[in-house]
Amino acid sequence: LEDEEARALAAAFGHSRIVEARRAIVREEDPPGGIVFLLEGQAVRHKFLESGRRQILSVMIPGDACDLGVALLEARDHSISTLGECVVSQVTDASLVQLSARYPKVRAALRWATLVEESIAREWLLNVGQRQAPSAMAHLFCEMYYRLRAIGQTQDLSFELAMTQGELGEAVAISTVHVNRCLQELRARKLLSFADKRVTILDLQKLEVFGEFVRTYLHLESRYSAVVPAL
Amino acid sequence: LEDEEARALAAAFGHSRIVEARRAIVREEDPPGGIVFLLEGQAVRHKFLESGRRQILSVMIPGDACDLGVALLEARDHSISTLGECVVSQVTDASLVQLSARYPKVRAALRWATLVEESIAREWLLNVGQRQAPSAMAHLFCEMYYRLRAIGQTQDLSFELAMTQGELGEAVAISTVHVNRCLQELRARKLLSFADKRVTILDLQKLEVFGEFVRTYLHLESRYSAVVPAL
DNA sequence: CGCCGCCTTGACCACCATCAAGTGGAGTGG
DNA sequence: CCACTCCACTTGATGGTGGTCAAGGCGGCG
Repeated sequence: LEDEEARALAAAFGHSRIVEARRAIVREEDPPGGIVFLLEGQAVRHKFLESGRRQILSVMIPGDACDLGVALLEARDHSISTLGECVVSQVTDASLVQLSARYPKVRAALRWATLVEESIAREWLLNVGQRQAPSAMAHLFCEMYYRLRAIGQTQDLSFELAMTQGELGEAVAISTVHVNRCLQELRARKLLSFADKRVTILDLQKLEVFGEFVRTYLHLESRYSAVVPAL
Repeated sequence: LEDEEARALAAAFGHSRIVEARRAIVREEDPPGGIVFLLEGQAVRHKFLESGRRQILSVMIPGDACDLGVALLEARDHSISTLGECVVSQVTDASLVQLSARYPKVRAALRWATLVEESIAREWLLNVGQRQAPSAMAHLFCEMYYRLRAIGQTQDLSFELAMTQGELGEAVAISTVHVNRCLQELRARKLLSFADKRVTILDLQKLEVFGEFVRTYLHLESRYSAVVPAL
């Protein structure tokens, strides 16, 4: 995006508000309308089952948009909740439509963001369906590492991940107890350690191999990748 | 879409070609470029694991587009293969860009289609991660029933589904052997039967309850839903 | 006929869920 | 300052869902 476009987009943001930890940002039942951007903190998309269990569909980090497209779909199909405390900002549908009409590149960037989300969702399906629990967790950690690094939120091979072991389990579809055992295995293999909501990768290359992680699906090398996180 | 737009879109299709059963339409390694529409037959998106196992990400039916957005992403992250014999038609990126610029509604419709795909992908994650195998299969059958019904490819409560039991297993992430047992259970519960690539639903309501199926995620009631299948 | 792919069935076993109990730190109130 | 609670994490025991292996049946096709 050129300067002008970036400014126009920034101007479209309403005032930002703070959402406390572990609270809903948008609920499935909420009426569509208005798009929320996550400016600071971490959040998750999730869906509930009748049994009360839930599946975390993706982890959102600063720069991610909550609802690209709900306006078009006319109904939500999932909820979004914060992990830690977050700062979010709302953009009205109307101003987004205006922006898109005026700046095709803004539209392209938003579209690009949706497509990357979709790509990540597909990879999660592999993770949940095909990989063994320890590998799936390794894969998740790799993903978070690269995404957070892209927005400058890593320190060397370490980064903050505001999830409990229970939430990790909801992301890879295993029980809390098993998450704990998998973490111990990863630690024992000297791949990574996780404590106090902080991940420290001990051997990135081995971790990637173990999790069968190939980063192309994140599309970090695309020409748009530098754009959206800058939001 | 108005008549004019529909005609313009139809005109953009190159000549259609026939692809035999169980062949790749686009491979992950293929260079991006050109969008393929599925006109007849059924196909699947899928991704391979190093072990050779694969996960089916979604089932494609007539009217679905293969690659909305690869042009933007600049790299594919999955492959698409036919199930039975298919008829596909190619649209060049260039003519799609032209069309989108000229007819905003076409662009909106394509965007809508991507969003629905994403919604379906999210629901599959629930299916694979949280539901027991028999319920997950029930859910998949419900989804296919409603999607096929929307394009007029059902006969009462029965429809063709060109998948083997092995492929069903790759879709819900269970083994072929277990698929077989689940099908027997569904049959024993008098919910549905599947033979010769044909699904016959015996009790739709009970099947939906059993699979915890709620059809909102398919967004069939959206004002765009009548448009895209008409492609 | 014989091969091959798909379905079917049985036996066995592993991954992971569930249950249960216990640890330890953070926050609260007496 | 010390109970007390609460929550996340930890660990052990047990069992079930579903994987793997192996063999056999059945239909289609060269």
